[in-house]
Amino acid sequence: MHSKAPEENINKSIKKIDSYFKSALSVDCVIFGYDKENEELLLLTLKSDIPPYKGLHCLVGDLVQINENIDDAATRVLRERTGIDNVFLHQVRAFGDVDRHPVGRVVTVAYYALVQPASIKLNTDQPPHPTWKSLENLQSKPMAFDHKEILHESLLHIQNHILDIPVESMLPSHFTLSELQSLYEAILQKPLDKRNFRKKVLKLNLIRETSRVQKNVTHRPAKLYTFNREGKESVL
Amino acid sequence: MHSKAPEENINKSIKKIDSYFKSALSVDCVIFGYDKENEELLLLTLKSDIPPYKGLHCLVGDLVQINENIDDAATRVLRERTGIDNVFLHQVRAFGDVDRHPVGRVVTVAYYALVQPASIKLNTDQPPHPTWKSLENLQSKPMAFDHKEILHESLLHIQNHILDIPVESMLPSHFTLSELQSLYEAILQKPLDKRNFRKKVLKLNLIRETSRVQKNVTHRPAKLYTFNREGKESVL
DNA sequence: TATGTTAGTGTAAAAGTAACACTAATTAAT
DNA sequence: ATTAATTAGTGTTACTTTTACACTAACATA
Repeated sequence: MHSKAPEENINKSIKKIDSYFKSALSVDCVIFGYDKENEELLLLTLKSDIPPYKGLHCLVGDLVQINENIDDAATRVLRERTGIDNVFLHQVRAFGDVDRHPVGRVVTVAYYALVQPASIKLNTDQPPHPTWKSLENLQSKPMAFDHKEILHESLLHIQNHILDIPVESMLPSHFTLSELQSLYEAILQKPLDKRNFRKKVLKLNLIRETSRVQKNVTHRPAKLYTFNREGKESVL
Repeated sequence: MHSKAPEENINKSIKKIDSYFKSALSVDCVIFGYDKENEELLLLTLKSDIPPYKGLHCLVGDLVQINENIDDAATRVLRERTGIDNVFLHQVRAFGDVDRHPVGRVVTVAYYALVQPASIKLNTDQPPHPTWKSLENLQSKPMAFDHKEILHESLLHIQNHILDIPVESMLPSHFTLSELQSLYEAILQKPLDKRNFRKKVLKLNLIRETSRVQKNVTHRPAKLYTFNREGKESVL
């Protein structure tokens, strides 16, 4: 009788605690790339190996470690799973539906980043084999977990904050105004007026003309511009 | 001897589990109220009982349960700890610094809600004794955990989304334009031009004139307005 | 030198924002 | 009944921002 009371307590604790064990926290990275040639957005994807989603595309994600800030976790997970380093990840929000992950309770925090696929060396040769996919193509296909919702919300987020996000990280240091316009059009998924666009970005002091011009083009060469780091301190 | 082995096991389990227990997910609710009399925002606070923050003000928060959607958790925690029900909670974002909670690793997801303190019955008589505090007063004092940062980010969020948030839930169903203006001024923490404000809200179709007028005032009575539910579908 | 291709530019109308001061309606006090 | 106090309610003008729109310029190639 004496000993039973503490034991029961302990069992209760273990049960309670065990249930916490099944609850985990992850991060998922929505990595947008810009394909200059095809003037379209790309998304960095993995292939899920978790039933029932095996074989479907998924975002770059993994569990957060106990002694790791969630922002740092996103950076680490992205590096470990893809080889990408030195990109700025920005939080979108947490996604916490009970059944969002088939293995157990996993709440995830979504992050987005904007990068230049051409300047990034992916670890494509080793698992989990990250690959770039056309965003448009992806949108018509299913994805693992709730990753389609996360993708959709992230895209809405960057569209809504278009003037505050670091689009410069999707372009080389020097670019033409037409290239910049095409990038904005790819993000916003709508055409922009050429003259109005040029007036706007110059007025906003986002960019600055350089003395360089386009080379090896079969038409009038465009002036090259570069971003004014000063012009945009805050990323959101 | 016989009894010792299980005990050791149990201790071990507890220790292991204990470390998992130290990784937990919580929700914190930033409940903004509007005090019409003093034309200022209030914040619903509890008193922390966790060292080293014992006695400091904190947000309404608690752990998320294993089988509970995080949005639902916010609703439940708010109800259990304050008695408030039927308010719309909107996620701000996750806060996940390693040392944000002294007891262990607790990542939290912040939510905000906008309410009318006058129309809400708080469980002030029983722990944790929720109380309304002047936001302005609070801002000059320390708060428990990282709750000041959470509060600050939440306030910025509603300021930045002023046209998309359900401000109607901070006012009675019928109100004067001056009352509405004072509310906006309290949220934005800056004065607004009376004529421009009136033109704007009417143009946006947020509100609609009713046939009722103010009663028992010692000056020219104002017309009463009401929100157009139709006019504002999306919250954010 | 003609053709194809993209770069680069200005203006006018419309909509939105910002600044600003007086009259109207009521109650309370005399 | 008059006056004072208080808040409600209203319009215009200047300025800024947004939108719509079409032609010339510069280069490479055939």
